[in-house]
Amino acid sequence: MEQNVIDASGLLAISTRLQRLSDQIRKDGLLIYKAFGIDFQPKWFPVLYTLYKKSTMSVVSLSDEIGYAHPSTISLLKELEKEKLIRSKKDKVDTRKRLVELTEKGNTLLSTMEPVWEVIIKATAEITNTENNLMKAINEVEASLQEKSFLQRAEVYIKNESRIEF
Amino acid sequence: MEQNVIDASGLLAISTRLQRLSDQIRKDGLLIYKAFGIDFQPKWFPVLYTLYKKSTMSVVSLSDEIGYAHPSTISLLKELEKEKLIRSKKDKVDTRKRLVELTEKGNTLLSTMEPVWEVIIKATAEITNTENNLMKAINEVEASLQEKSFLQRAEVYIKNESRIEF
DNA sequence: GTAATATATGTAGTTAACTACATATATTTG
DNA sequence: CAAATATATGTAGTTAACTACATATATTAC
Repeated sequence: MEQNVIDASGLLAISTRLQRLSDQIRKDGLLIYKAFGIDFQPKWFPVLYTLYKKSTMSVVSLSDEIGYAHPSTISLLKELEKEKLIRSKKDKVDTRKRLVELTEKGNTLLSTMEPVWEVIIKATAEITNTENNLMKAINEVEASLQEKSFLQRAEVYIKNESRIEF
Repeated sequence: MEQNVIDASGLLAISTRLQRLSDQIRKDGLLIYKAFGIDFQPKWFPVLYTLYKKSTMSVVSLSDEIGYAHPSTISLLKELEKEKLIRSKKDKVDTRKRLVELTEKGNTLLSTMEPVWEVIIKATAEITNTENNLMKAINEVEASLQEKSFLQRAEVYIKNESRIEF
């Protein structure tokens, strides 16, 4: 019979567990890039990959695309600009907007990275293709949170406890 | 037929995804404690819960138990000491050791929290009990990383690429 | 029983995301 | 078309973990 009981304290500490796993994977990712002699930080991936696929974007649309708060994107872009991997220009139609794109150097880097990605994808798939697939689980959880938030779900049970006034 | 294809860029950005989900859950957790009028931060959970279950521990054994680097534990303990939820005393046998335990206030808080935990556990279970159970997935991934690290797995593929010298 | 090593704790500084606030420009509304 | 509102970007400061280093005490080995 399948083991179906999850330690309750695990559920309570789920955000801690997620963060630890995230840190660990990020560190390993960095080591893999180093092994290939590529000067690249895993945290750059979402921004650079999006620009690689979509060529030119404003700061906010880029943030939305990768799911970051815009100040996080701005600070990444600052770093990437220093590395001369991206550049920006004003949007002539809407002058509030700053349009960001890869430089030649950025494009070159990204294309030399494709074989490394393949390795990372394979290794990640190997690690996550267990009975409960982590990547799918994340997608499913994000979907269920979108449908009804954690707090809203909790409120149903809080009402049933009926010892608290709202 | 089951959908089995995961976007490759998802795998590449997995640590980012994990971190974002962790942040989101932590914030929601804080809101739930607030809804119960309990002054409690989710990040305190691993330390306090462990002390609740095991009563007295040294800083390092506590860190090992919860899987944190010891400086992280020390800074949490500092906070908890300020909140008067824990106290510490010297180990008389091994004077290097600082033994940490819950105060009366800490014990009281933790026992008033049990019904809140039930709510959180139920809500978390609801969110994570999808086709691919997140908690189980985390456990499985941590187990597979323990067995063979990400980098070691990647090295196999790197050797096959055979364009890089080691 | 001293020297070398290991363990326990602590401090300082880093990281990679965040929120809150500020400002400039665009768009909408009366 | 001016005022009110919305959107885009930017800055400052926070958070919750980390690593690297320092120091004190204990244990092991000669």
